[in-house]
Amino acid sequence: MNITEIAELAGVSKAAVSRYFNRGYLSAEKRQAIEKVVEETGYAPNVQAQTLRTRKNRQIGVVIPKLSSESVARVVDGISSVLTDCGYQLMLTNTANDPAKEVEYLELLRHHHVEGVIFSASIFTPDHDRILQNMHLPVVIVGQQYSGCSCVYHDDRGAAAAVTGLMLDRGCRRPGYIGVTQRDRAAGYERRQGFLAAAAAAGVAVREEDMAEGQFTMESGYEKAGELLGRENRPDGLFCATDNIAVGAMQYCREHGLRVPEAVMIAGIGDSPLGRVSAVTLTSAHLYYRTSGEEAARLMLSQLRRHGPISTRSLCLSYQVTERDSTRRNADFRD
Amino acid sequence: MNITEIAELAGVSKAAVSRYFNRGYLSAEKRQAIEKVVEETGYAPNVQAQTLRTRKNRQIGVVIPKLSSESVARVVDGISSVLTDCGYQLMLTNTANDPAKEVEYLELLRHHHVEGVIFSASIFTPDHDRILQNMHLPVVIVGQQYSGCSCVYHDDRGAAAAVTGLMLDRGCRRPGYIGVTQRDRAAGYERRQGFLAAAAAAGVAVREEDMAEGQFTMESGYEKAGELLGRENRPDGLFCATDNIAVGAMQYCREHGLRVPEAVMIAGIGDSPLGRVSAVTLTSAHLYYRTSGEEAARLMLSQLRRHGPISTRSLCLSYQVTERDSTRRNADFRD
DNA sequence: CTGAAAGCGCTAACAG
DNA sequence: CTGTTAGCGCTTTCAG
Repeated sequence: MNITEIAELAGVSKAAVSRYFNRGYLSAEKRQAIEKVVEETGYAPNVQAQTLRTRKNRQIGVVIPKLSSESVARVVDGISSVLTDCGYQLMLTNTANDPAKEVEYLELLRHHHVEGVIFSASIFTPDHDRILQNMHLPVVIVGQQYSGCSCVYHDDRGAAAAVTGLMLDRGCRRPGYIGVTQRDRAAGYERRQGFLAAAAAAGVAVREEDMAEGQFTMESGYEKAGELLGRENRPDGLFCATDNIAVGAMQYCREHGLRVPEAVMIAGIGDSPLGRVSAVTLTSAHLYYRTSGEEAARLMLSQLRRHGPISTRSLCLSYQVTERDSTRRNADFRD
Repeated sequence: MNITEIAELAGVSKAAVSRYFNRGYLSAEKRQAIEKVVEETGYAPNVQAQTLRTRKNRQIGVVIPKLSSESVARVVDGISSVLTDCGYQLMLTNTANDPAKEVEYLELLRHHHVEGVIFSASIFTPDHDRILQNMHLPVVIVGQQYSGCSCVYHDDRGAAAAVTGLMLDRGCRRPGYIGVTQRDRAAGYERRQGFLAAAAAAGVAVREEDMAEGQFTMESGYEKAGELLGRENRPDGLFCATDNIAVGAMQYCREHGLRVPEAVMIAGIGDSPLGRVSAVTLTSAHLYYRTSGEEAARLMLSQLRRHGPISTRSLCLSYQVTERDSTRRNADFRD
């Protein structure tokens, strides 16, 4: 079933049928005749042929590090809700945390002639810079700040500082830190800086030995908590760069008889459901992941609609601290 | 940059370049000449044009009800890992739990000439039957059993019966049930049947008033637990169709002074991380979601490779019960 | 307002 | 083994 057959059935030319689908000039009669045939046959234009001609395919490429992550899933959910409402489809590529694949998929999406790419980034390498310069199509980075592309990111430093500040207010004297690689600018570097800034602001000197870096997992949180807390002389609070890490650290405390928050306060970032149901509920900062996906999609749409050169715009989303039991120690309220 | 330019640069014909990319006959010299030009220019064939010609686009459509769900995310992760390894891309459509959109997207994917569709289904309507008959391309259903298509599903009834049986063994005398609509054959109907079968097998009569149906959420679990447990005369155990529901029910118990498992046992299905960290850890049956995604992808690949008519094959995955604290009552061990 | 005609970039006979 | 050629289904000038 193609446009020629439809044209014949409706007794018009191919061009008329094309115009019917592309809001071109068309007399009411022809419009009706075509409509009738289209409905009878269930015909819809071949998307590939359209793309070949117009170089627009109503597809947006999405590059993510993994799907089975609370935060990423929320981001993609936000993206997909906005984009599909506007008639775009998502071409999803999953890099499984392999930076080399990120570059590969970016390239691949370009060859697929997607109209734009939304990239949930973690770490930028020179390879990334190179290809991002040469995409020649709208790119929106989500979750990280990156000059040269539009991006939507979170106030990671502010959130980390606020949560750490809360711990300090609640009487934490010696805060420790469990984070991720600082090559991850947002979750690694910025949150660490926020932690340090809050400590400094409170006049607390953080010891090098009270800080650790691991992976984004509960297991890693458990392990690093062991390293930090398994000594005579240990921190009485742990700020963790993610809720997953924090929940892992709580497991360690639970299994080793360290009461939370009395012996060790714990707090995280992300406001994951995990922290809301955990044995001791977790103080955390909510980051607007779903919103970040939606905003990234909107930024993409506005770029798609614009004519002329690609202009970049950036958006920093706020956070919302929620205190729960893991920092509610009954002493030393400063405020 | 197109095949003609490459051909000119390499001093060969378009056909030779095409053969270069499609493993056709080609002399070593020409192959080298082309390789050189391709590397210099970074050329890659236009995917749309290839598709238009071959009617194969190396894209697989994926229809899911939502992404921000532990189980669905795991399924999609499994699908994407297998498919991208074989050079396929995913075109992801998110129906936001709207059955009408499922039909719409199935249709849309057909027009996009994807090579196959993997459909994470929940409820089948006559509309579904109609379009599924007329897809004319390989379809794999994941999560539900459906005759007429290949599918990968779980032993929902067996898992529910096993978990319920465990509760009974641990001394539960009056089991209650919180589930979801039975129109969802797998999570609604089958798990309910499993629950009833286990009760019947143990000679326990389940009262109608001890059974409730809600949504797939913690909130719903909380609410329905209130309805079932907020009476004088109440069940001393709740089997929940999903871990989310179970965790919600646990919240209710915690907030209303009902000790788990002493006053009320609770168990679920899915083995979600939530249940592993919750205040009282949750007994549950692990379902192999990620595996189901992988297997669905493999089934798809085998159909894509086959010539001739589409043959359907089905696969039922097993489960694994894990007992945790929510059913560990210190009394009445029967075994 | 309408139709004819020229491709978009590629593949696959077909004839060497 | 290789080049020529005829489209895949559609959009978009360009003349009417």
